[in-house]
Amino acid sequence: MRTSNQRNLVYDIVAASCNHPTAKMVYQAARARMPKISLGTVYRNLNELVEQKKLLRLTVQGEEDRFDKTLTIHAHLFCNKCRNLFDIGMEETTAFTNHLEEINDIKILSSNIYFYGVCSKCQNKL
Amino acid sequence: MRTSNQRNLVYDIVAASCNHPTAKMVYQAARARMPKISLGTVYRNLNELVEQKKLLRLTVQGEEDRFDKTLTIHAHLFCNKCRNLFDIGMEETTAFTNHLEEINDIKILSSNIYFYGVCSKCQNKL
DNA sequence: GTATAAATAGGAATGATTACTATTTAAGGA
DNA sequence: TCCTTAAATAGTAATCATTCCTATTTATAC
Repeated sequence: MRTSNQRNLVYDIVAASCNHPTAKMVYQAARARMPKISLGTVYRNLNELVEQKKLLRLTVQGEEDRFDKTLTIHAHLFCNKCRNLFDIGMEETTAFTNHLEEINDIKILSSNIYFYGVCSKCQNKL
Repeated sequence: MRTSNQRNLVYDIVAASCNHPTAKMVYQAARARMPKISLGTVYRNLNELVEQKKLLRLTVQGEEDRFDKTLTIHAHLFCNKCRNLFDIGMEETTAFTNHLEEINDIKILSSNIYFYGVCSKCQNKL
């Protein structure tokens, strides 16, 4: 695996992002700094970074996939009102996972956990 | 909403299935009993049944969507070896969800919880 | 510097799902 | 039982995220 400016840029954009960008959001941010980068290159590099376990890929129902710099096991909340995706359960999810592994005699390698609902901010606006 | 033989058939196939069929698997099973049914009709009826909360739609990363007759909150294990999708955490997931709601001050309306790993059967084959 | 294999840009292809439309059908009266 | 009519269907076309393809460019080791 050689280094490339495009791959570094793609990684930096996801790592610097405080939300969970889609491939297209990464592409748009990347073009601001490297106008000739192609969407295929963004997809390829996102996939390679996921394969190298430097990013996580999130699959949200009915939405484009998103990418996450946080590698530890955790859950997500997709807010129906503001349509943002939040990290939640940073500590609790590991315990939940370990418990499920034990009682079901299974091996869990990765997870994709998301909840639909209303985030704290939107809930308190009402 | 009128009744239709096609919709009843689609529901019966998912309800009778012990795994979590994809739309295409439902289509194939349906054609065995109603050869002229179309794939679009299967998709439309699956979506209507989900909207009526008679089925759940499952989105597994990199796979076609699947459909689930079990409506209570629970989690899933996608086995990397046999590629089957199993229900797990039938009791534990509700407690986990309630706990997350409390500590994060959020409202959870529905969930999609997937683990990727190795099921009990495949693990014990080694 | 040169060689060469990896990476890229740009566009074509894929495949699950949805949209469209002419035809069929369920269901409530007359 | 026969109409009426709006919902549902079959079959096909369209959509759209993502991947694939290929000629060209580029990083890196010698």
